[in-house]
Amino acid sequence: MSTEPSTTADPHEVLGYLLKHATLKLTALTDAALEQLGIDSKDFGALRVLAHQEPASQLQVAQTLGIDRTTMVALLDVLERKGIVTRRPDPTDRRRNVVELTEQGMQTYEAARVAYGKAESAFLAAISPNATDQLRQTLRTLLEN
Amino acid sequence: MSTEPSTTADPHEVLGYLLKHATLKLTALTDAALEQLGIDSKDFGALRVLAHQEPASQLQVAQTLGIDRTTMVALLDVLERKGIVTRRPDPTDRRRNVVELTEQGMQTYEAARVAYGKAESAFLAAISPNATDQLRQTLRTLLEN
DNA sequence: GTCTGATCGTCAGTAGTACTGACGATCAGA
DNA sequence: TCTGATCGTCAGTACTACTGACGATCAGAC
Repeated sequence: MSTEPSTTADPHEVLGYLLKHATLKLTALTDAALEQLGIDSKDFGALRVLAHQEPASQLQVAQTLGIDRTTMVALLDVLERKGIVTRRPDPTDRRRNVVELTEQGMQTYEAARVAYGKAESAFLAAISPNATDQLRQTLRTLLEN
Repeated sequence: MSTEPSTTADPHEVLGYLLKHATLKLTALTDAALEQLGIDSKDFGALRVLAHQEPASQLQVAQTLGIDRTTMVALLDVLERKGIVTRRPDPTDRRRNVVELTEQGMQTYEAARVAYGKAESAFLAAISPNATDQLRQTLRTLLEN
């Protein structure tokens, strides 16, 4: 029985199922919470990066988020059209765009931070703060390899 | 500071990021492990259900997996074309299709079970068996709500 | 200074995923 | 027998995120 972990009949025991559906559920909750601000959880990820490590190039933000740089283009297009971020050429390297939050963008981020926090707390309500920390730590370890 | 959980600068602390990328990593590992068998982790999920609760209708399988019944059609089309499953009308309710593993399908499932188990073990190698159980339990609780 | 290869942002095209809405066939209850 | 609901199917759609190619720009070798 060298394959114990995957022999159970209940698909809800399979790690892949659990991880995928936990992701879907959390995303649905946070998207709903952020909707009134005109952004979703994906946008919020970018705002978070920009709020804490600006000025950053598009590529830096994309790499931090783990998405492709071509995907970043469309994401920023939307945020720029909404007046949340600005793009301007980096004077020290004109291949790059410096991406920054606007004044309105910072206000949106602050409101989004509260909304996101509430949604995440609601998602985690069923488990203890201790289990939450443990979950974060475990996932971080699994990703570091 | 009622929003503590989401105020950290590092996006890798955000639960959404951690869950999403853990899912992606595990899926990549298991897809690679199953590739030689001609199936992916999504197919394996269906096989697992069929192996343990047949005979089942397409809808039952879809609901167990948490996917739409229209998505199930295409998934089974592929598996049927590969000779892994068969569909036939349920004699007791001819709206339904009874879906079963073929002999070859059972052999594929057994091989897939081993391959999947190895990939999942590799994914979990960095954490203790105890932490693995804890992770499963936590995710299950979060999904039950 | 000039060349060469690499980098960045952009865009068109593409592939994968999973949905909505509609349909015919079938079932169950009034 | 009728009526509303269910199941599988299919076309169409929306979304996501990729690959590949392009021009502009940079950095290092010479």
